[in-house]
Amino acid sequence: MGHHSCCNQQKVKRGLWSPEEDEKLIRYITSHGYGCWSEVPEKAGLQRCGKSCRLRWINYLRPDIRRGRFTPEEEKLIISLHGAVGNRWAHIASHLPGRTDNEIKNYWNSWIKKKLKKPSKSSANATSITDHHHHQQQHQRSQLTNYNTITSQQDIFFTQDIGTKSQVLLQDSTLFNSPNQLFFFDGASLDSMTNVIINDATNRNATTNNTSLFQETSILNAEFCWQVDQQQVQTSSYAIGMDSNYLPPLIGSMVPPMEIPSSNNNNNIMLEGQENNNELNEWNSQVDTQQCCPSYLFWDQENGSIGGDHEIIDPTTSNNMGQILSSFPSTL
DNA sequence: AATCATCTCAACCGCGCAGAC
DNA sequence: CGTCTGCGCGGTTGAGATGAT
Repeated sequence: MGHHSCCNQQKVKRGLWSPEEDEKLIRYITSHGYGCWSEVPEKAGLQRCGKSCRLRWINYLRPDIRRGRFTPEEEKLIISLHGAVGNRWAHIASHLPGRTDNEIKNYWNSWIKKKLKKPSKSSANATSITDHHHHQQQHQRSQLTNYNTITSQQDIFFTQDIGTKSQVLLQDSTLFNSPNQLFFFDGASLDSMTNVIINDATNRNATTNNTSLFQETSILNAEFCWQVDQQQVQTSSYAIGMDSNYLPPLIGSMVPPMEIPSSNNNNNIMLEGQENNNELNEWNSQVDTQQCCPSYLFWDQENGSIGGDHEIIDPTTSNNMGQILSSFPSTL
């Protein structure tokens, strides 16, 4: 197959984008949007095909792109999701705000995959893999004064991202028995979480443990007390607009790593017919000890505390609201 | 300093899917 | 129905950067 139809219509430039081209594309899309990619090059004055423009925008020029190294949290989530869905990079990327499928794919191929090929050295490698994050983590730890140690299984669940949560849910429906806790998720995250579960139920022949996926899905609806507090959710999830200068403050909102008992390693996902899962889980279990990111907070109604019995942070005060809101995932 | 090997990542390629006709 | 078109995704490539010798 040759070039796409849009590329055949005219002589198109290929290869690296120049700053001038970037500027043209940004200027056009920010003022007109990108309704039809095939029309973008002509209207933007670019000698590129629509696909190239789309790729450039999605993978590089989008204002909400998050650049820089992957954090241990992201690594962990990528590994977990890859273990669950395989090379569905777009699906994995949908759970990593600001990251593109291309970036994740590159990262996997150049970094994680390579490390997984050396299981005998996994211990040393697991350490080296996150070495480049340690300075940042230590810096963050020193800066944070309200660091709550997370110890319970339920707490660990809430330090995981949506995709991971879903997997945990599939494995352990007993996580949410406490009626005293209200969970704050934004609508997109809740949808995402539900979708993961439903998709997994659709895509996988195997059910997990002793309960059916339908039962577990019903748990989502009935047993969980999803407290979609309109005021808090709306102010927290989408308060940040699409400012061209805006970069999602994920790094800034990262909470320092914490120790997690290996016995509570709920990220280990075993699916039938998947290669490298043993290696994945082996490595994953070691990465687990590095950190966790409480992208989502829960509010213990009875104790009035974030994360259960720990230090009280009242979300209703303006000073603390910023801290709490910063822990919500940024959304695309 | 020069050369070679390896790595990173932006970009392209090719395929499949969905919608319009 | 079949065909065409555009879009999105995963796989792959290759130029530049970096490290090793």
